[in-house]
Amino acid sequence: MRIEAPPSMVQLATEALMRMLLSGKLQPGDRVVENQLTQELGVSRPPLREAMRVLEQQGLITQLPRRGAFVTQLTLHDIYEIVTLRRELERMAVDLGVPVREQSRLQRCHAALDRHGACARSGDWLGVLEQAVEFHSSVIGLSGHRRLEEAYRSIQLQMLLCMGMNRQARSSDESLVDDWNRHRRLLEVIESGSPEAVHAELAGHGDMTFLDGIEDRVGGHSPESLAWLKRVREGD
Amino acid sequence: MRIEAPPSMVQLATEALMRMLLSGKLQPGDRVVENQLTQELGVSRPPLREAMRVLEQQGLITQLPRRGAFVTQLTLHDIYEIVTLRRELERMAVDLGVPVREQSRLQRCHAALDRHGACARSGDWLGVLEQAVEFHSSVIGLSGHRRLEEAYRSIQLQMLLCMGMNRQARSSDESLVDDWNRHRRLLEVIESGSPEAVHAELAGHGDMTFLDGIEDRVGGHSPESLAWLKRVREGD
DNA sequence: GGTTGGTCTATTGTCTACAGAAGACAACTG
DNA sequence: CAGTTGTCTTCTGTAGACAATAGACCAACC
Repeated sequence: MRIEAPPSMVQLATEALMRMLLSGKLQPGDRVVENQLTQELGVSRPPLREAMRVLEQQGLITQLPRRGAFVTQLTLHDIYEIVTLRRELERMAVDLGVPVREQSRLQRCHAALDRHGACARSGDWLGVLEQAVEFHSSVIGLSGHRRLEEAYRSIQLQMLLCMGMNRQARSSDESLVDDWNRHRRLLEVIESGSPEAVHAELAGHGDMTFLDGIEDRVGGHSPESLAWLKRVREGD
Repeated sequence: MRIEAPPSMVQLATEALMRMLLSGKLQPGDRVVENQLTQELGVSRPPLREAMRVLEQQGLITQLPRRGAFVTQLTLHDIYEIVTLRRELERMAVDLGVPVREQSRLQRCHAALDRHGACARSGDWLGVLEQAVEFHSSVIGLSGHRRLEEAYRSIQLQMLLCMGMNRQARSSDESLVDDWNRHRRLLEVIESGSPEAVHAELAGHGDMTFLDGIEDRVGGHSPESLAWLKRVREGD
């Protein structure tokens, strides 16, 4: 039996920061001061800085040299990039992963789905978010393509960062369970083995209501993003 | 006039490490000892560790907790992932970016191509590699999709890490110039404005000869990767 | 002779401390 | 009163030092 190494402070700090971002304790645009966090997390600055580098690479934090770190604030163009890239990665994953070959990968989906359901029923809002990320990652992971999965996970976290505050306000316990039901249905379609059916299910899966009036809430309107937004709305 | 901030040690260390990886001074599987590098680079450990975190996120370095860092050693499955994902990202970028709208983005391509040519003619092998990365990135950047470009760049570096030693041995000055000519042709096709033509040019663009006998040089044969390798070879 | 136990060294993980820059605020000058 | 300049504080960037662990090597025992 292999005993597991105690998690490093870098890892703990990364996870703690991630939770602060997903929970909305740190909001887009907020300044992140190192000394404040060292006190809050009980970690010294070097490991904290390493953790912040990781989150910077993931696009969740933006660092300005000599001027500090900020929670990334997405523009409309960023959202356009995220949504379009996510769709392509999903498409690729489904084509590679459906029908499912390895049963063990499916087990991972079911495990995440179960935990998701448990969190939803107990009203654990942050847990639902984390398990939803894990569920979607595991679905992408059906492709057996680790890089695809990691790219997807990164994109997904960026999107959640943007949706954070809205969701927190909007989500009631029922809608949490609704999310779970949608995910259950998706997994059933996947197990049916038809890539086309999964594509169809996914097309209606993404919650696009957060795009309502988005151009008034965020800046950075590029020609591409405005054209895309128009297309998305007409397509609906 | 805005004076630019002096580059941080983290940035310098990241770039230096990247060069050591691309030039083959650090080879896949090599152990990376922090104290050795601090002496070599003249940097203290904290910034070096941050740089290594960045490269770890990029997939170029693998860290084992309490056991040190190693230059990532790719398996056949990794190569399968890289090649397939790169192709999809390229496809997406071409569909978004061709025909070209923003002239400034094309200028970036031309600038990189020019530098690439200069390095090739002067036999600057490492410079050619760096400018080739920049050229391809700028081509993907024609899409105006930063996340797409960054994902592509990361994938590209991982692939170069793997090809490193072969290329260094094989590449003569002529083949450097040949590469440049291929890139020039690609840019001409792009400027012609036909996405289909670009797809066709790209299909024959990737140098797949490094796959010859690859399964004997690397480990990690997954069912997916073996099936893919078979398809690629039959397709040729 | 092989295996198990212990010690020892090299290397990582973490913390504290210091140097330097950026921004805020106040005082001074036109 | 507005603009500018100087100082002061806060924060980041970096260095060096200490603690703790993993692996190697050697010896003793079965």
